[in-house]
Amino acid sequence: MNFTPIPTRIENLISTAIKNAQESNELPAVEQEVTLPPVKPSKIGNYASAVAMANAKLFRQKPLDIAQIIAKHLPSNELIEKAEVAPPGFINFWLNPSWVVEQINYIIEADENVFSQNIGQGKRLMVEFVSANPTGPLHIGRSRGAVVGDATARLMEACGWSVHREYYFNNGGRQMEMLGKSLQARYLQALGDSVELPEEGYQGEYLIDMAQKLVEQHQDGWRNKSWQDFKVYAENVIFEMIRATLERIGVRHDLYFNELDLYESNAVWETLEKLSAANHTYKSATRENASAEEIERAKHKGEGEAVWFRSTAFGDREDRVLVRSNGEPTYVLPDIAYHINKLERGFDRIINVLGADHFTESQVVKYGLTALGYDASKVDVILHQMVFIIKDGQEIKGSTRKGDIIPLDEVIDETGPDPIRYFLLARSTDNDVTFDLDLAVERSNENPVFYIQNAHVRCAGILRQVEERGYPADWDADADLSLLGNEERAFLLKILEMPEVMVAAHDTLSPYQLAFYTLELARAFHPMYEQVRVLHSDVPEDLAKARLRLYKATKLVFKRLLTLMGMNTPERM
RNA sequence: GCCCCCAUAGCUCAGUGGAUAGAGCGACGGUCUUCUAAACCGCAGGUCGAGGGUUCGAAUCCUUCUGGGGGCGCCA
Repeated sequence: MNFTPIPTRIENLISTAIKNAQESNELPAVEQEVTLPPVKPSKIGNYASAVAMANAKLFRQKPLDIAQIIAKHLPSNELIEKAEVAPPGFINFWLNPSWVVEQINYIIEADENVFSQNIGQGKRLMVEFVSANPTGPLHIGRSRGAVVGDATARLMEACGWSVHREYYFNNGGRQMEMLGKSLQARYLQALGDSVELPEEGYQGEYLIDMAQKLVEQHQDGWRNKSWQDFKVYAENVIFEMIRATLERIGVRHDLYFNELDLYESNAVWETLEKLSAANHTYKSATRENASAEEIERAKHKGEGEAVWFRSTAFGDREDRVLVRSNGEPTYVLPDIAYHINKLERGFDRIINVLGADHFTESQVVKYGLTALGYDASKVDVILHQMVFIIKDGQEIKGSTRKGDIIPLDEVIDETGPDPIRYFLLARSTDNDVTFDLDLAVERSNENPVFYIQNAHVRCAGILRQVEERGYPADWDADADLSLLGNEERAFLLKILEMPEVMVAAHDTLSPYQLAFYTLELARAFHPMYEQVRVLHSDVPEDLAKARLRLYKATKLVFKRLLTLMGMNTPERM
């Protein structure tokens, strides 16, 4: 099955044409590499290339002449019907209609693997995403990472990578200590003791509920338990909450990697030793080149000697603390150890999906890997901006450390999983997302989720009607696809853009492009659907068969897209 | 102060150096005896935040500035 994007096919033809032209001396042989600007959809033909303009200087000829020469030397092929030159030097391509309609058969043959690419060539890719601290229920801000990460994983699989999904379970560190102490306080409060929640403790109601359950189960039997016991308990309960929430939006991980394992295996301290042995660390109360002000502040706070990573040697803005003066590592050290672990597990590539507030952290990890001789370029990071929720016109920002979180579960209760999957994916990760709860449940063409799924439903409706009216399953097998008219072919051309969208989304790690494309496809679909009937007295049987085949292919394509986004594919509304 | 991101139609947003910058919504006007109208058709709408630069060609690349968001902890 060959689903090479059409622009790539045309670029290959152009390359060959240029070589042919050079062999016949109509274009000069050149030392430098010919630049091939991307072939793009065109208003005039189906696709267009600006290759002649891009290489005018190189070939020392007028773009218009170069374009003519290239067009003349295009090798014979089944894809292109004709190529015409337009000023100032564009080459416009018209696709061969019989090639175009024939793709319907390939799509149906490919079924759920339709438009799969083989860019990854089976190489191993880890996508790490969500990785929320198990300190509270998953909230809407974190869910963007879940949606983007999962869609990325699905996209990369469709592009030929062998994908492993991982959740870094951050159960070490000070935040977890705070969680344990917070639950302990809530438990004692539930017993009637006058205990204050620790400063910077977790204020969410879920800990009050959890404490209440502990009292119901054990009465005052936990009064003398340590905060560590409360931590382990809270961690397990909360983790199960997070896992269940993710399941509700169709997100699953292959492995939950425990941060604590990095301590138990000694990986954290080995990483420190390696960094120190390579002379990338130093002990000091303040970082090297600290300002007088900083030194004064450290003195004032009575800071002891910490272990610092000289990350500035690798381009960092300032050195980072690896081990606090109390002997406990900061998050930086286990993070580096974790990424070493990832690379040593043999992954060819690693993608981390993080909130933009983790930008510095992701940089420092890379500096650490570089310092120890690992190939940091194997690690890519998708940083996403924040999620805002609008409910009844009011905008609320989620934050775990304050009380004003919006649990993802509550949003799922309200909208179901699909609007969350779509709206949180369908923006460039560089931009904030505003998730409008009112729009998410709206049943109209303003709501892209319903609009897109309705396209799938309409296809399903046709297939169902065909079955109900007693036509045999292979009724359309011998359909003459050349009967399809302009509207069908125009829509089919839009379908055939999907491979190039997948490749672009893959190359730029931008799964949101799939969401955009799907909406565009739906917008092309519905107008055609109005015009292009299958089971209607005015439609001759031969044409009905051909159209049915197109709708079969269309349904598969929408199903593929919805599945890539982790959305449901309803048969009926 | 330093770092990252953003600024495109009234609104929400696409647009990884190419042709006259695109969609949807909203506004206005139409369409249901046909596979579900949760739909469709028509019409209107622009100083691409501002200035400078690179280029045959810039919304796109470089630079300065303005305005927003985020990050700058011995938290993660």
